[in-house]
Amino acid sequence: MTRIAQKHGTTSLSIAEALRHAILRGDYSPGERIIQEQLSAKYGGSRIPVREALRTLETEGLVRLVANTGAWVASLTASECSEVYQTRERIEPLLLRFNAPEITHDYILELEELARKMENAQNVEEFLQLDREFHLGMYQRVPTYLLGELGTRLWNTTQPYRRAYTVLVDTNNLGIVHSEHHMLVTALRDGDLDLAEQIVAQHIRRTRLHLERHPEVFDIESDHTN
Amino acid sequence: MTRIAQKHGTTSLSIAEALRHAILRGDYSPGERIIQEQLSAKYGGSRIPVREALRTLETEGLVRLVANTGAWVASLTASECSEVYQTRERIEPLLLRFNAPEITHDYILELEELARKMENAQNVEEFLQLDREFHLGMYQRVPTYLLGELGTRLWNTTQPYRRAYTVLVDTNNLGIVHSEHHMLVTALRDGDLDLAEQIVAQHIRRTRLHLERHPEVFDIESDHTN
DNA sequence: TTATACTGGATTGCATACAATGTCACGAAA
DNA sequence: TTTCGTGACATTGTATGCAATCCAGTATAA
Repeated sequence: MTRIAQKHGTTSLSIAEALRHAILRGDYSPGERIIQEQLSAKYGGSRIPVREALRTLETEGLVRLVANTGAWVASLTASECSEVYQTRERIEPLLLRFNAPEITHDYILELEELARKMENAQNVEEFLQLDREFHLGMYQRVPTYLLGELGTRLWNTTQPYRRAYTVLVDTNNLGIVHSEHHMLVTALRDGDLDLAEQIVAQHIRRTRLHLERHPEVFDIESDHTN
Repeated sequence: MTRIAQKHGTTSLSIAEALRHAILRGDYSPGERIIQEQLSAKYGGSRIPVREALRTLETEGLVRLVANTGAWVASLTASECSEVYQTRERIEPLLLRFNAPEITHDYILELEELARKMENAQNVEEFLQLDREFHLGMYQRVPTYLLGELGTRLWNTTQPYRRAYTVLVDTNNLGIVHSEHHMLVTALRDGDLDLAEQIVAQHIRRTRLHLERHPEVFDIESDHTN
């Protein structure tokens, strides 16, 4: 048992953070059962802050809670994942538009650098990390009331499947993805916001269509009992 | 103190439901402080399920929690409200598209009836109730993974301001709003989904622009201490 | 064999109690 | 008057313990 929080009012927050990180990292697989007492033992604190953390993560779509029954790591069916992607297709262009004023020339250079690094990524985890930094980073230039959180949530819930899919196609065969990243950077440099919005939408749409052609990606769940 | 839940595992749920209803009904005004113990006394149960209910409502955007400090009924600034409306402008057309297969001829008749009743509404509360039934109803024909909840959440967080705005302009001067409702019904009857999507987006956009011209609507908050 | 009832153990839900933190009124100094 | 401490009180955060519920395995009957 590792005691994480020293100060009052931070136990549930740090448990939430640690568990979120573990899920996104892939330490838990979708559909896996979560036992409150195990988290208690692992991260410290009693079951009360654990319960609060689980509710927080349920908010974010990473955990599913059922009353009197328990908690599971969220898992998506193929059609649910498709729905999330269709939602992203509408939300992320708007998010880009909100952030556009703060996507400066300097930041565009950073994006370009990230796109380059992605092309040379040596393994899946490195690619995923850079991809996340590229996309979510450009959505967090400006503070928003809910759009930013929403974008992050949608991105997070689909993370396990993006990982499975990326493993499947291999990091080398992501030619179009890389092209789209560069096209997006160029559109931003040109200040062509309408084009940038379209490229983001296409980028997400293409990934969705690919995923829909690989339903086996959605069988990675450990046996969840429903 | 009214004891609500008899069965195990339902206390927090019923507190959440009661409080949500009270907030949407307007019993609490935006920015109002929420004391856990008062809810405990009012709805029954100890503070633990109250805390869980508050987290649930935070999820839904109805309550704002600050660690070690307390909870407030959510309130929006004019620009935050504008952001929510811009989000709705992108989400609700998609939601309509998802539900389209189950918007049958019979249901279109119901929508028409609702639109008619709205024109004859005698007071603000009746109009708001019908408006909610008209819009949210058509988004709940088909179960979705997150779009439905998201739509409801966006609708709920803007409820107090829609109320204030409706009071302001008076139910009689909603001519364009009523026209748009009828146009939407017609488009659905014609099976012209693209048009229906556009009308929904315009409908939301128009309301947003009106709201932006009435910043006084956002001063209804009781003094919240930040 | 299949379906159904039952029971013990595992797990969650909640009330109570106490500790930690924030708030606010009051008073002293500038 | 205004600003800055300082303390008591109000409120939130969490641990513990027990009750309610669920679940899996077994036994019984069709």
